[in-house]
Amino acid sequence: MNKDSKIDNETLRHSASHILATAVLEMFPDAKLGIGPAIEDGFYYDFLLPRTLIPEDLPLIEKKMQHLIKQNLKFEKYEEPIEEAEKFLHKTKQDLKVELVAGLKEDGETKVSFYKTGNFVDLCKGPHIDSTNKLKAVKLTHISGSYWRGDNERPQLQRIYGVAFNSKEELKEWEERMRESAKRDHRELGKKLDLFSFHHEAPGAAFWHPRGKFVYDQMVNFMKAENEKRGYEEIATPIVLSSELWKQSGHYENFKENMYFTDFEEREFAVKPMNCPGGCQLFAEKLPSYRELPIRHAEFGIVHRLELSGVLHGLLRVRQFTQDDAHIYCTPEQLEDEIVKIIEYTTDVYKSFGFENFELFIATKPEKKAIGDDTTWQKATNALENAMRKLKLDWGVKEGEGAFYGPKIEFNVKDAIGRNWQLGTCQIDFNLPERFDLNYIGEDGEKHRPVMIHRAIIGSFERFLAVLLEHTAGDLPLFLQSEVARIIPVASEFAKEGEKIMKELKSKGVRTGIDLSNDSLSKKVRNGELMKIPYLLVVGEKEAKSGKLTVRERGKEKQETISIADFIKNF
RNA sequence: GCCGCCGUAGCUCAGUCGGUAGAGCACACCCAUGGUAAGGGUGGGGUCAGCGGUUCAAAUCCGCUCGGCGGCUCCA
Repeated sequence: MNKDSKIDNETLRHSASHILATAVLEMFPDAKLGIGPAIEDGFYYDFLLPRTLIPEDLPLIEKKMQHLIKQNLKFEKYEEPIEEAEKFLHKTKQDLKVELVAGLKEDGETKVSFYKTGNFVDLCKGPHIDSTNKLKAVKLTHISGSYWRGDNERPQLQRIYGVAFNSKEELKEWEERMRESAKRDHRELGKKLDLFSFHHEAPGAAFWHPRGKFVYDQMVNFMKAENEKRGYEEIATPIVLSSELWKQSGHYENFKENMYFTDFEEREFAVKPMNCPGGCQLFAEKLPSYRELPIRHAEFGIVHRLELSGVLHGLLRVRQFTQDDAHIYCTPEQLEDEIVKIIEYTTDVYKSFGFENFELFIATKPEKKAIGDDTTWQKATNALENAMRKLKLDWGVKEGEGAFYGPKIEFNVKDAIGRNWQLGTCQIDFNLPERFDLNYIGEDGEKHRPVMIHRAIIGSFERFLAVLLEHTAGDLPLFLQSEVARIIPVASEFAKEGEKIMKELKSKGVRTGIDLSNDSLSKKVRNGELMKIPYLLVVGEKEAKSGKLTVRERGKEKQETISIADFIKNF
């Protein structure tokens, strides 16, 4: 397709939001307009409305939009001195826009631009399409609440979301993508594959079924083995620790609202929301020599965070989870090298789980809440950048999104259908070594402050499994399958033969199950496929006589007849 | 937490205008003994999320609580 003939998506989508606002104003002349930007795939517009929207309003508004679009309205731009603009917006009672202009004025703007489409006029920087006839594929998707200017102290507006594309075909593709995403929903797959469940009694905490627990343990085992190879030592610290510790670490002050507390004998304890303070206690017990550094302490710690009820989402956002946490204490000179190792380690692990594409971001010093001076921050940020350069990696920057105690690398993976997920993190910490007075003895015989790195590769095993399920659509890699092969006797008469084969495969380390139900062969194959069992082995007269296996591979209808020995070679 | 929507059998869902519940799958039993994505029959299974209210009568209307979903805010 000729690129020039296509309108830049952002322009198109932002223009669609103006039409949405026009339609909403037709329906509610007193509506106050918030903002209406373009977003991925579409746009939204925020409104303050005289009544609450109901889902049935959406098609009505969409119809009005289509009507406007058909009129081939022009987008006309004009500029005004900012004072004139204020007057106009006051007169039209667009209070929210008045606030926006006041902000622009404070920033020193003297002129602002408006766009006029039919009778609709909106304060807007643009750019826009020239005419509504370019809006060929627009669809409203959902309604939600949203805080004005993202501030939860302020009243909520009603936000209408929509999508817009250059062509009907692209809209169809988007709809197909949505269907594909829904099919891969890890919450559904978790239920269908009998991996985990959630119950009213423990919102935000998973119940692991045998098949799910197997996957979970395999992931943990994998990381344990890798840690061992890469010079980590594993530790474990208590789950419930005195509030004193959390006050010392700063978590009490920053995250008290999101912690679970319990009182005992007039002493307050908290369930740990993270592992580091406990880890620091352990490190502080002895005063290591610089010769011992770096010290790499890994901990598969179960942590609890009292997340707000509205943010819980399957395994992706939970209140109880296990991190593949590690804390590395090193000298400033070792920092860069350690970061290099962590990046390599992280990307190696992602590849092992079948994630081929990833993106890295450096999150820098937050504007508001941050400790430590700029020089220290810059040094740490440089160390992160240098490590990336050494590995010839590209990275993006997330300005101001670092932790309050230091900059970090965020690892994102791209899944099979192109969605991005944030998983691992590598954070430099200036805070805890100070607060816990961590030291090592340097070459000079003096105490020195170690640099502390927090790193999690998997992140949380819960979240990682969610992403892996969405990525693979449930076709988990063999090493995570609790049942790699399932024997399906053609009839009950062959159950004995099937059990014999199962025993043999099991003895060779192939995790094998058998379907002894009275279901028909077809039904048993269907069930095996639905459970995403990698290999289905049908056993009947043929197999009993020849001693061979008829193998049906997951997702493939074609079967293969091979000897047991050959089959075992797959593993 | 906030805005909106939702909660009916183990699962997926139907249930009109208020008149105390249905289907398919799953499960149990029986028949059938099958060659690669649902063989047939019979049967059991529900305080309609919970509590309160309105009503002669509530799955249905109202309120509260709990939980889920879509967003917002948050994410050490």
